[in-house]
Order: sequence, then structure tokens, then C-alpha cells
Amino acid sequence: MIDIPKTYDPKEAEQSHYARWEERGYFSPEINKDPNAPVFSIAIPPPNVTGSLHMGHALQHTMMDVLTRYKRMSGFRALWLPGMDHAGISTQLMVTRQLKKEGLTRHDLGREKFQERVWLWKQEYGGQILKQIRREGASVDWSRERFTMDESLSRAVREAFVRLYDEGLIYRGNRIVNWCPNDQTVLSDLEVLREPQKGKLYYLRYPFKNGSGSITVATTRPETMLGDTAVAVNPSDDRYSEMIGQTLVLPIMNREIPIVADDFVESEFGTGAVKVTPAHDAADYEMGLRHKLEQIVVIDQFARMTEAAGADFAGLDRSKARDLVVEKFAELGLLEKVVDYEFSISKCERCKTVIEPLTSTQWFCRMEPLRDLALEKLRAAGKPRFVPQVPYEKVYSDWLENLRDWTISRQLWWGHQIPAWYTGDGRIIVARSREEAQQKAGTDELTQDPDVLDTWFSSALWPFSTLGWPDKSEDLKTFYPTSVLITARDIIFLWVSRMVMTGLKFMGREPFADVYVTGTVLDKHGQRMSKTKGNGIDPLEVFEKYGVDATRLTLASVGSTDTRWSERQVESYRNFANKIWNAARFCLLNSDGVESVANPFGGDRSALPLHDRWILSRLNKTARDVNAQLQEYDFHGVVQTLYHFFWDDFCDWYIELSKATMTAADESPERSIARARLISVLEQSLRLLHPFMPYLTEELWLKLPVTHAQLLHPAYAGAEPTIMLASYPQCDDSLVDEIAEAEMSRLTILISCVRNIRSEINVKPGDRISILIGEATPSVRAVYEANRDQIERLARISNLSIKAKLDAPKASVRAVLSGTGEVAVPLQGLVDFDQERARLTLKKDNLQKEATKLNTQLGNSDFVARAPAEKVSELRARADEIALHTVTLDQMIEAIK
RNA sequence: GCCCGCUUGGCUCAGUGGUAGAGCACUCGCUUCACACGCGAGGGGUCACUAGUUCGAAUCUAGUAGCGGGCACCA
Repeated sequence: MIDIPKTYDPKEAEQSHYARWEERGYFSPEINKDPNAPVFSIAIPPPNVTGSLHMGHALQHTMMDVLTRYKRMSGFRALWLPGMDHAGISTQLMVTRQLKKEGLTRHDLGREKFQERVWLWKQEYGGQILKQIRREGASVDWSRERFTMDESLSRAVREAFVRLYDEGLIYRGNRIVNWCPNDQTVLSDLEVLREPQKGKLYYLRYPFKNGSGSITVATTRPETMLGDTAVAVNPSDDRYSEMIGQTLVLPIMNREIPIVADDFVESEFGTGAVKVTPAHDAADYEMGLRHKLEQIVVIDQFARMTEAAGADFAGLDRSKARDLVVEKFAELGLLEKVVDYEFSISKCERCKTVIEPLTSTQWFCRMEPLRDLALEKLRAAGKPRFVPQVPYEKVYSDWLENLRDWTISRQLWWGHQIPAWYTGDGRIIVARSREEAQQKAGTDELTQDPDVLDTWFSSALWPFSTLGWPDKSEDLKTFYPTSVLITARDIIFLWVSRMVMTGLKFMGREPFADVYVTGTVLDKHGQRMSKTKGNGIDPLEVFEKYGVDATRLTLASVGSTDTRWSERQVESYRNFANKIWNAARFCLLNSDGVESVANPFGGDRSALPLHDRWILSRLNKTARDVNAQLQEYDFHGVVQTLYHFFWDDFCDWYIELSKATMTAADESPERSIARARLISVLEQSLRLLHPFMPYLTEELWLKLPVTHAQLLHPAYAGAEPTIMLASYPQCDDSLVDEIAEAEMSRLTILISCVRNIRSEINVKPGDRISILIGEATPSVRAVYEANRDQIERLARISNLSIKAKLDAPKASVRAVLSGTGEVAVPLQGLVDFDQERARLTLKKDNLQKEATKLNTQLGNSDFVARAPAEKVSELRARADEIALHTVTLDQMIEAIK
């Protein structure tokens, strides 16, 4: 006897299969030997080298793995390419901290040594997430693992930079940027968070030069007034129109500044007059350009006041400077008032430091021409296709339409150093290498720009740089464009749109056909999980507690809508995994003799027992639905379909109906065939489930007494058996059998009805009862006759009478079978009549309510005239049924009075 | 401020122009020889609110409220 535990222990299966799959090369597309195989490819959204797995990853990876495994089993040359990005700022921060413990700064080491330290750090601490991806069961091709700092990807970065520069899409310029005083680098708009902030609004008076009073401006940042070079008012604001062009004397600084007119100013806000600090505010910067105002830098890169702010302020921190400015205004009698004010403030996404807008020379990428490529592609070809289309396509196109230039330089040492060199005479040479630069420059007296590129610049190239671009590699030809990108919605701008733009620019094709945007897993209160809130749930702990497969099912069923995390949900899928385990256990414990059955469902199909024809029909319809749902990325739907097929159809009915034959004591051909059929259906079910539950299904599938090699997809012929490479079941239309399904429903309705009666009148589960069936059409009666044993066994009946007429004793419980037929259970005085009468009366009342509703509808001539005839007759049939049922109930009530 | 999404039984969520669904929780009964992470039976919802379109609306339209999200140079 085979020894199989009663409860599924996920750990064992999770430990034993992954390494084997990987070693045998099952994750690589090369495993597919069919030269004409269609191609399916996914580039993983590269996680950050400093990061570790969170629920969002687990969710996306589950879906990517489901699709990859599904396509692989369907014979596709499937590639899911893994890797990481180098996370410039975060990684540099990690190593800087490490150095600090040793009492060192990066400047002590110098650039080169520092970079060596970062690589050492990466080797030791980086890429935790790669191990975690293995734990998830993700079937990524590790032989193609990439890192954005790999030489081949770095080459792609340089190539892209040079090409964009040569076309004038990359330029160097002095503009206002977002500066993080803590990280000491510029940031792009997308790396800046806006957070609500409680602060003050300061009303400051700026006197006129001619001594005729003052104008009042309102500001949240008084310290910036030291760099003011104008005050602006709206040209149509009557209060100020006469003052336009007049000169003010900036207090403290005693600088003469003009009053200018600008449409940007909102008359309703504050005093309607705005101080203008072109060097320290993005809007003021624009205004400064419009009015040719001087940019005076009063705050430096450490957020301290500069010499230009005056001797009293130079070197002061910006917050100290604020206090001092306010103090001085008060002393001068120029502080009109200070009011509480709530506004939003820009913060560094990573370190939450308040951003200092300042003018600085940086590298920028012009977005308009790239943006136009993406918008044209969307409008002309609908590419990429967003799933769900609403609202993401619009989110994407709206963003593209309002796009501003992208700051791509970063003042870091970790990343791709900008391939630009400066000559002694001030020329800029952009080239793929120093050698090329020297050639172009005609000199070797070159200094390379010290800055590196935004990490996202390299990520934007990911779908093709990972496949070998700029070389015209085989991989690039085969796997680009990728099939689908699966990601969270907050990455649409940061990554998706940039990949589309670079893909169209350099490859001439969008990098992926579809973009599937996942929902978000929220905490139980509906809040986003975040490190700062500390409300995150560690997927690894969930794996540990409930198993990877159950967690994957839970995550897959999240689909594209936000869902609150519910441990109960995982628990129910854990139970489902156990159900599968036990169904298999039952099959395996009763598997003697199945080897002798070559083709369990072979021969004349119409001669098969009803339940066999029925399960084949259900199985094939399930395969049809599942394939369709997977094509449509309906992850939630497909999980439901598989769950209900396996549990309701296979376990609750098919196994139960098979028991009569398959658990017979004596060995017989019938017994072996029944067992082989059960195993065949189980085997196919496991294949359907495999993309979602890789470990459990592999564990069980390999145990089944079937000829595994024959079940492999032809593209993998000759491979060592694994369910990973078995054919994904497709619907065989010839096995869809509506008659069998209709007949089967007659049986299940009857059995459920009898069970219901037993329960209602409190018959002990073990007791066998007599029942009578009548009033059924001859064909239905034939179904009952043919399945007499099954009915008796599953409804626990000792005496089953099937006749044309129902001749039940008066004191019987009778029930109308939905569709056709009546069933009666003689009571033989075993029931409390009062109780029974009450029960029947309640039942009758409920039926009356439904009848009233139906009759109203059927009495409506408009309905009868306009509704589809099918619908009308459906309701008529139901009304007739209720009428019949009511009569029966009346008779029953009468009989036990 | 603008745009978008969500609002279905106690909880988490499906769903569709035509008699309200699942899982969990709950009630009752079961150690029935795969499974108590189970088996059988059952109770429970005017599908946020209002108005409209329709023979018919939870499903379409408009508005209202609550929640959530995105965008924005309001000092």
C-alpha cells in the first residue's frame, strides 16, 4: 500500500522541484525543439538590487509565471527573462552608510574604489530578491539573467545616449531642477512626491522706491525673498495695474526690483501680488525667463544660504534663514501678518527630504518627439493594448500629452557615467567610448562628465537591451517585441511609457503588445501597504504559513482590481490545495490495476456510463473556458473556473459516482477501467491547474500511474517527465455532451432533493429510507432507472420505486423536481406532524411570493409581446412548476392534519 | 481645481439589460472506508442614494453622497 499523508505539506514539494526544473533547463526557451513554435516572451519589470520581495512583486510574478507556464505547456517557445536594475541612489546610499560605519566617506575612497565597494556590496547583500523569486516558483530563464550595470546593457545605454544626442534629443542646459540636499543629486519630476504640509503663509511688505507705501506679497518660503528679482501681478488686476513697471526696494537686501505683469498670477490668491525668485522656484523660473529677470542663487546644494544672500545669512540652513528673515521683517515693520496655511510640499521619494528647487546645469532628454511616437502608435494601432483598457489607456495618453523634459543626469558615482567628454577649449564630445571621443575631438585631453544617468534611463531600454541590442542578436529577433508587460499602475509613467518611447525609437516597434495592469493588494483597512506605515505583509511569511501554491492562487484571483488582503482567503486556497492532495490520494490508494488499461475513455463514447460522459464534457468545457480566460488575462475568472470544476464537479460528484465501481473488493476489468478513468481526469485537471499551482501539481502528477512521456507536448518530446512540459489541455468539442450534462443534472437534482428532505425531517445520516419517484417523462425515468444504484447509494435509499404515476401514501413528504418528476418519502409516522406542517406552510408561502412576482410579469402584455419568446416560456415553465408544487404542498399539509 | 475608479449578504470579492452569486463566517446534522484544511443540509442581500431610458435596470444615462487614486506652477 502506498503511504500518503492525509494532509498536504507544501514544504516538501516546494523544496524538491525547483532546482531540478532549473538544472534541466525547463525554464529556457531552448527546451522547445519545434522550429516552428510560436514565441511568447516577458521581460520582468526589473526589481531594485537593494530590494526584497513585497506583495506587489509576488502578485505580478504570479501572473507572469501563470502566463509563461501556460504558454510553455501550450507549445510556445516561452521566455521569461529575469534581472534587476542597479538603483543608483538607493545603492549608493547603502554603501555610503556602510562606509560611514568605518568612518569613511566616498570621497576618501575616490570614485573607482567606491565603485569597487558597490560591486562588493552587491555580491554580498544585493539581489536578495532573486532567491525569493526562486521561492515563488517563477519559471524565469536564469541563463539569461541581466543587470542594468552589465557591460552589454551599459553598452546599450551609451549607444542610446549617443544616438539621442546626435539627433538633438538629449541636451545639456542650465535650468531649474529638483534637488535633493540629502542625496546630493538632481531628481526627475517622477521621483518627487507631493505631500500635504501644515505651514504658514507669510505676508511681507515690499516698499516702493519712491517712498509711496508698499506692496504686500504672500509666501510660504520667506527665506527665498533674498533671491527675489521681481514682484508679479496679473495684468488685468485693477488693484495693481497702475503699479506695473514701478520699482520696489527689496527689504534686507536693498535691491531694486520691478513690478511685472504676468498672466500666471492668480488675483484671487493671497494678495494678488507674487514675489518672484527665478533661481528657486519652478514657476518663478519660467516667469523670470519671460521677463528676463536675473537669477540670484541664494541657496546652495546643501540647502544653506549662499554668499549672495548677504553676510547675515551666508551659511545658514534654510530653516534658520527663514526665522531670521521673518524676524528682520518684523523689526522693519514690514511683516503684515502670518496665517496658518496647508499646502503641499515636494519631497524626495526615497529619503523624504524637502526638495530644493534650484537652477543647475544638467542633462535633459527632450520628450516631445519621443512622446509623439508613442501617441501616434496608440492612436493608429492601439498599441500597446492596456488591460484593463479603462482607465489605463487614458491615464497613459493623458500623461504623455502633458509631458515635460526629463532630467537624466544624476550626481552619483553608481550608475552609467554619462558618455560625454569636455575638451580644454570647452567643447562637448559625446561618444560611445573614450577612444571614439578622442577621435572626434582630435585630442586626448578630455575630461568625462562626472555625472551618471538616471537608473530609469537604462530601465527604459530593458526590453531590448536584455536581448542583446544594439547588436542584431538572435534573441532580439526572436523575442522582441515581448508579448505582455505585467506591472502595477504606479509604474505606467516611470517605466511603461518610457519603454514604449525608446522601443519605438530604437526598435521601430513597441516593446510589448499588451500591458496588463494589476490591482493593488491593500491591507485589511483598505490602505496601501508601505514600509513607513509598517502595514506590509511579507509574502515569504505567507508562503511559509500557507504554502506557495495557495498564496499564488490568492494573488492570481486579485486580478486587476484592488483587493484588501484577507488571510482567510489564503486559508481557503490552502484548503483547496489539500482537497486536491486528498483527491489524488484517494485515486492513488485505489490505483491497482490501472496500468493494464491503455485508453480509459477509448471505444464507443456513447456507450460510456452517464457520469463518465458528463465529466468528460465538464472537463472539456473547463479547458475551453480556462484557455479563453487566460487569453483575456481574466486571472480571477480562471481561478474560479478551476476551483469549481475540481471541487464541485470532480470531487463532489465524479469521485462519488465512481466509487461504486472503483472501490469494489474484487479485481475486475470494470474496476480497473473506472480507476483509470478517474486518474485520467485527475491527471488532466492537474495540468489545467499547473500554471497556478506548480509545486503541488508536479508533486502529484509524477506520482500518477500514467505514461508520462506520452503526455508531454510534442515540442518537448524526449524530455524527462515533468508536468511543466506536458500539453495544456484544450477543449475537444466532440467530448462536449449537452445531453449527458442535462441527464446528469436530473440525477444531481434528484439526489440533492432527497438529501434535503432527509435533512428537513431529521432522518439520521446513516439511516436508509424508501422513496418513490413518479410523474417524470419517460426519458428522465430511463435516466433514473439506469442510475438506480447511484441514486440509492448517494441518497442512502433502501427502497427505490420508479413509476409513471406517483402513488405515494398520503402521509408523505413530496417534492417537485425542477424540470420534471416528483419524489415522495413516506413518513411512516416518524415525523412530528405539527413541526412538519409548519415547515410545509413556510415553504408554500415562499413559493407564493415568487408566483406573485412571476404572474405580474407574465400578466404584462408588453413583456409577453416584447421579451424574447425563450424568456417568456422559461418564466411560464417556472410558473407551472410552482403551481404544481403548491398543489403538492396543499395535499401534504392536508394529509397530516 | 481637473480627471478617473469604487460603493452587491457579517467579511473579502465575482457578476450580468431578463427570476441575486462564490469563498469565508453563521445555523443544524454527521469521525459515511480521500479529505473535519472535511461531508450533507440551511439561513442571510429593497446590489450606496435620487431621477431618467426600457416591457423589464443591481446591470445603461445623469446627478448626489461616501471612499480611494491620478494629475495640476496657486506663491
